[in-house]
Amino acid sequence: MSPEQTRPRRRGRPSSPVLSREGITTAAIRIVSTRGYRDLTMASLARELGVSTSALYNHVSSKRDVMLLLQDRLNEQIDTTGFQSLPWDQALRRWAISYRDCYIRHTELIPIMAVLPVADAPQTLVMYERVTAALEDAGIPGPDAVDVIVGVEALVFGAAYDASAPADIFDPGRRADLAPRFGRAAAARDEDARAAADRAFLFTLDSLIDGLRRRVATE
Amino acid sequence: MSPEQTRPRRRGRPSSPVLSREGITTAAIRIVSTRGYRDLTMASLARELGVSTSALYNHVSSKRDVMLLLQDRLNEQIDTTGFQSLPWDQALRRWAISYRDCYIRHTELIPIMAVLPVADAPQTLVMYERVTAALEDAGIPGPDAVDVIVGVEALVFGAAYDASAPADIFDPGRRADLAPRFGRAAAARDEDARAAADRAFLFTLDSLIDGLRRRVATE
DNA sequence: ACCTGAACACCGTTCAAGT
DNA sequence: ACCTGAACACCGTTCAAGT
Repeated sequence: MSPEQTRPRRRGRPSSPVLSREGITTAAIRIVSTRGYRDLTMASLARELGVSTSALYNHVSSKRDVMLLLQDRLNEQIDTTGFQSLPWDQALRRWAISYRDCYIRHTELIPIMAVLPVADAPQTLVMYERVTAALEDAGIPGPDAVDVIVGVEALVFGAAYDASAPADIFDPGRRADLAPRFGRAAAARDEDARAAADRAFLFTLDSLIDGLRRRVATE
Repeated sequence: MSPEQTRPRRRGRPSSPVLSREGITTAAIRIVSTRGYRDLTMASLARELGVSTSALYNHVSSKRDVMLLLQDRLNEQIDTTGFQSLPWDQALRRWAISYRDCYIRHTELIPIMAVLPVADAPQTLVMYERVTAALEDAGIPGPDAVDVIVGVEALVFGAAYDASAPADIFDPGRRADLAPRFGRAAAARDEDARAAADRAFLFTLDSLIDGLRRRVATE
């Protein structure tokens, strides 16, 4: 109940700043999880924090900067624990599944994440270090390990989009005449679109890991 | 030199319309290839066509509609010829490479393409039909064939982003202390970032197709 | 039916002015 | 150093008015 405790005060300063990069990130996550990316604007972010929009620019350089903070915070929660206890192929599988789970709810970050220089994202860098170390320890040469990371990431991002697609994405509709066999094949898949997307992802991921295992073993 | 020939005239009409969906699509492609997606606005599109911005809305319902037309026109040029002459695995490889080549120059369309109901894109539907038919003829059950398409597409989209990334994407910069092994492994890769991206993609694609071939054979 | 010009409701970003 | 309020340069989209 003592207001002094809610925010640490520094000597000689009239008051602590209202805003911080951490606070902005937290507010951004709150908006995104409750209202979605469409409602994440610099104005809504400022309103959530009780300041004017221009105040944000004392702490972040742009909206892209906000998205970057958001993304690095998110990457912290991707599961890399498998690399400490499991064989590399099983660890890779667990990592990929967790990675995709995260980005299914944040597809708007994919165009940023996919081309982001890692130097700007410390948590992402930490994640890459863990994966690289585990793959190298398993006998995979470093450059190949990076290729594996790049390849699995590509699949993960694309599959995250697919899982976030509308349920009728493969329904040919009134143009069914253009694709009779595809139409039948798609209709014969899973009843639930999300379940179908999950199955296709796991099928592809397991096939890829199979292929990687063979290449690593025979080289 | 006869102005009547430049545009077919219909009887009883005062004049033919200036705009058409095809013409808008062509103009959009022209802008995108010369100046990039950043310069593709409804205003720039109208200027390119010599009309007012609001005139466009007599032919397209939104900018998203324009992006859709663009994307369907693009998918026409993806190489599916392999499916008529090569074994399914080699054909799939050629298709994936051509698919990625196309979207490397059009990453802005990926978020639309990846979640687009196929009913809105006839050329895309035709492409899917060709792939499905070839895979089914090779003995792969229809639903599995769709899973293969979905999986390869996911890899293609993610890899297209990767190839369009800046050259320094894997340079840890001043945070190299956070990821020493990853930093070394990344530096030991190809000198040219694009060449490295190509190599990683082919490595992953070939591993995936290896894995798919085994699964299809053993099931 | 199709086009124009003006207006609308937003965006992200900047900057002088305050404390 | 950090915040406010006003302004700026855009967006995509709508709509009454013209032919």
